[in-house]
Amino acid sequence: MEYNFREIEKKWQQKWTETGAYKVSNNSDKPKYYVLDMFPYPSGAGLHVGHPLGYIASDIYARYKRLKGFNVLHPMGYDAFGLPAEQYAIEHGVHPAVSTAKNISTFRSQLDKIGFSYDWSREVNTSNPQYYKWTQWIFLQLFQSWYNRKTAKTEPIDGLIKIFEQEGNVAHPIPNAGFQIPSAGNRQSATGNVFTPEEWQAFDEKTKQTILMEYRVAYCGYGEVNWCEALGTVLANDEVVNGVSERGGYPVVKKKLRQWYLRITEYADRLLQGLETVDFSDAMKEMQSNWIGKSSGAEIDFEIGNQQSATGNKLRVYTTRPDTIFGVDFMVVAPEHELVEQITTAEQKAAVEEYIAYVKSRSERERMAEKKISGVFTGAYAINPFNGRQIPIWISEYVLAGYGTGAIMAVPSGDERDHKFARHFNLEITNILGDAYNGEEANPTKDAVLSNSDFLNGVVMRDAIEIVIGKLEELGIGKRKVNYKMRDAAFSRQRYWGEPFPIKWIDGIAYPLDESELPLELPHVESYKPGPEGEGPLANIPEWTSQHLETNTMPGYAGSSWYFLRYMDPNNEQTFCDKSVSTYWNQVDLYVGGTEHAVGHLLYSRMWTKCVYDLGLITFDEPFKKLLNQGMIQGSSRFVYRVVLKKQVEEDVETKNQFSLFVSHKKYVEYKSGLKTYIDIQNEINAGSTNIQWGIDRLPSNYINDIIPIHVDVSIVDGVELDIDAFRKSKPEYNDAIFLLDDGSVSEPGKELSEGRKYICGVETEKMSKSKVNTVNPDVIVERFGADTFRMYEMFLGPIDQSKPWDTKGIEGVHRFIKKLWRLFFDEQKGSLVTEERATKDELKALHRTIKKIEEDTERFSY
RNA sequence: GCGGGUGUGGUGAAAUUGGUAGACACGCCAGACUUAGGAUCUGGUGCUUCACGGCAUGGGGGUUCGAGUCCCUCCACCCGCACCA
Repeated sequence: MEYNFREIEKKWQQKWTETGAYKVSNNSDKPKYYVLDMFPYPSGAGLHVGHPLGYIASDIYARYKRLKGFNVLHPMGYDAFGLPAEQYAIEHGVHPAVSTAKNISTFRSQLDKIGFSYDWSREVNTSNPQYYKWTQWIFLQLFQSWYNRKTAKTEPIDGLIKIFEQEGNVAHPIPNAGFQIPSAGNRQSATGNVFTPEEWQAFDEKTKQTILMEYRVAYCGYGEVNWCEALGTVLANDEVVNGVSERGGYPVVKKKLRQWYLRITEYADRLLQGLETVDFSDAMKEMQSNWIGKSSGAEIDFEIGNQQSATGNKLRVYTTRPDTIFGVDFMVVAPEHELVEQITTAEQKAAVEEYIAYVKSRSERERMAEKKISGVFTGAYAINPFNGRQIPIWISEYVLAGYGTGAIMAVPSGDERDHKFARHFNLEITNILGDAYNGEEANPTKDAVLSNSDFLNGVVMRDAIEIVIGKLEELGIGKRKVNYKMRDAAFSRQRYWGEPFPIKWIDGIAYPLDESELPLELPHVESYKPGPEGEGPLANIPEWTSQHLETNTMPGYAGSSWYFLRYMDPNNEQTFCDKSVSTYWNQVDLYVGGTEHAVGHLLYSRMWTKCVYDLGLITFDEPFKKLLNQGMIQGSSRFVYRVVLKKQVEEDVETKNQFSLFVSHKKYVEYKSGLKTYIDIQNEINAGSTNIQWGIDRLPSNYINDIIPIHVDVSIVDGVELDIDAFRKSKPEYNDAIFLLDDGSVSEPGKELSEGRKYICGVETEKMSKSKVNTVNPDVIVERFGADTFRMYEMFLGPIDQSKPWDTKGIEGVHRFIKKLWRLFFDEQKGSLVTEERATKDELKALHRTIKKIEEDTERFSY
């Protein structure tokens, strides 16, 4: 009896379905265990072999826990809202709901083949109205809540209204303890924040609502987006390349648009503290805490002007190093800073405006990644409050408007970036570090003894921090300040395929829909084109706008911020998840997914969990007890190298060579050495040789050959050997491809390579993606080797938490191993070898040793 | 640029606590069985050397009796950087 995986797997998978083997109940005497995968976005490309890596690991663990006597919740679903479906709709006119449903059914059939033990009766789909009804409902809870700093809790907004009615909003003597503006300070109240109860009562509804909006956990404000006028739409950073849109290459500028936000900054400290209670890797905790970026320092106000005349303006900077105040040689302000226009002098106006225009075209990512130092002097000076020194104020893109106050005091002797800036623009560098500064590079130490620092001379920097803050507060020109790098989370998209906001706008006031009106279903649209003035497609629908409904939709992470709760009680129509049920299942015991979600999804779901916990809807405030990050399975891309002929048009000073692409040959060489041979031959021919090889022609002198790598579908490459015939057939433009090999042999249509000669492809490790034609479909593997081989091979590929490129070669070894295992129990001639005989001592020993080893290995990556 | 990670034979990797580097596989080589096969079994296989031996864990430096493992530094690649999900 042969190992017939097709029959075996079909039989058991059928049996599991028929018997509901993995259906799990919310009532059980057994201890509970919750094993969760990060659910996939059902992309049109289907599942590739990278997806199941984590799923297989968690499935093994779920099965293991069942055998260990636990009641195991192990569900799966789909994160089904998102941009790709909308793009597809724009390009192909297929409704996202249709393409999404199709993609989901593909994913499902792919998952089924791999033999997972999911309880499919609990499947969720974030784009299903029955699901997003509750996403909208939770949004309403957030909208109707505020973060009370006194109790450090999310509380119903009614409580705040009551406070306003009874006590008003009078500044509390202790900073940050009262009811002042809770946000970081960049969203100042239009109405002022201080009012008495009587004044509150007197405010009109709109004023009241405007004030309340500044406290709501989900609130509406204004924020900058990448705006592409030509496309009439907002673009993701990903879609902006070198300041122009990826699609079409149109200019992209920053534009302020009305946006919804989640006030996640209020939860920063709790998100940090919570990390101590969960079992995440140190790297993951570090990423999250770096993202939150808590720092303490001071805000300092600098007078603007010069010693003779002050302008009356103040420049507020945030610094973690107030001790270095005597080393401030210049100030740098974000180009977007509101003061820039006012303080720029007439002489500098043109230069500043030109620079601002340049910065406007750059994405934040580009600005941060820029190595080149750039900036412009505004012509204005700030005055050092301690010694009256005049400090030039510059603008530069390395200072971001959104962080701190959007302005920094630059201390070149103590900060490397400031040092480079000073060097580049030939600015003065004051040494406040004595011997600790070598004149060549900045020293960011806190342990040096200060010099050139007036009253701080001789003080160790670390101690000077407190002294300066004390002095600043005494003089009323600065104060201690805790700052977070994290910003409030933008929670709206000007798109179609997302959850509609259950909000109506009437006279500029946002009114929540009543719970009974949920779900607010996405209306059908004819076109997915953006609406007027950067609004989403919903703004094109009269029935929608006539009801004054919000035209933005929620972002992709809305549905995924709470889905782990819905799995517990997926069909409940009364509530998002019954409290008794969530109390039973409690936290996700083991959450498996990639590190790419470190600062997005994981922070948002932690925040939502804290919110619903505060509101008394669940009984735990961290969603994931333990997180296991599986590595990413990368694609192993294959390349052919096409020879291209370039005409040299000019020599660029910076890049040395600047060529414009002129013509493409039909010729492909093996990497590098092939091109070298190609060029060598050409040089010979150019020099007058008549030895014509490879069909190379004489070239004019200002032409040059180069190669460009072209992705080739991994399915037509065996290891690194290209199936040349299949390549020619893959695209019309490849039909007459000529391959030139290192050893001089040539393959052209009708003249094939000699036996044993193969074109060797280039290899690179990249993200697995359709466009790189390096995806491998698990179906193909399962069909050929079976699910068990596939699962075992993925686990065999390397440590679960490490990234590794997929390589189908090697799977044979695992397959053979399983066949060997099979033959321990089945003989081809004799059939089953299993008997009722008593096991020998040695056999029992082997059995128990195996059990022990499996148990240890299984636990090793989970506990 | 910033934050996180990774780097060991031809390939994927193992080495669980600072103690024999390369387990287990892929590939390759040789052989056995052969009604011949992409089946199964056996043996060999880091590099170098006829051999004795020497050299090897991205490069360089350090700590240690002893380093893949700890420290410093440099390099390469991967992930994230807020509208991809």
